[in-house]
Amino acid sequence: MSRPMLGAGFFEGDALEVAPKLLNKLLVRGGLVGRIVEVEAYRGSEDPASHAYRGMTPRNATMFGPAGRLYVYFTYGMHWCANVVCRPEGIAQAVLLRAAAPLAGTEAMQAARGSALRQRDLASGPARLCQAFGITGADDGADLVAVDRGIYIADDGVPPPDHPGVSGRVGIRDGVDLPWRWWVPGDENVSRPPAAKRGASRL
DNA sequence: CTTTGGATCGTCT
DNA sequence: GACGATCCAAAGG
Repeated sequence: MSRPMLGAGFFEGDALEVAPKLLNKLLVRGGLVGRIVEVEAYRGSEDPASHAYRGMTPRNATMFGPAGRLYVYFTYGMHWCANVVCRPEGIAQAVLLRAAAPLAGTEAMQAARGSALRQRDLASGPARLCQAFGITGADDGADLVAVDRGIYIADDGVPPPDHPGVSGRVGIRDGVDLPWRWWVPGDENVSRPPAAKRGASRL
């Protein structure tokens, strides 16, 4: 099976366009491989929920850099989260990687995640995904095209869903109504399944 | 299954 | 000094 690595062109574009394109792509680091099944778009100066809404700071500087870099930030005093930067230098937009389906290296992911876990909990959340792939602040600014820190994104031929799930973003205060979260319908690794509707527990 | 509260610290005001 | 782009364990139905 071939797994072409994605080039710089793939990552350049509005976050609203790049985010859903990343669904079903592969996140790769060494022997660790996961299929991206949930993402959110953050649109810098045009997005009150974005870390970059009020301009550049030391923390969010990577978001203002070139597309195809990884913006990694620390939050809640204990968690790392990873984003793919998707606009040219000077414009701060990025796509938060919220969940992945483990495909390879699952034993190492389990070890990295600690306590006994079901397969579907290994990377079902932005901080869990980083833990599973060993992504930390040391990886902030990593170049996904030059693969300077062993991390890249590949395409194994599985296209994004024709009709991805869409909702408001998770865990934010402002901009909650903007439908900028996408996921692969029916995938068990999605961090927060769509609000459980009465009598609609299955997909 | 759902809800609740605690952990824990870098960042920005 | 307040508050997170979160997670987990524990407790309740």
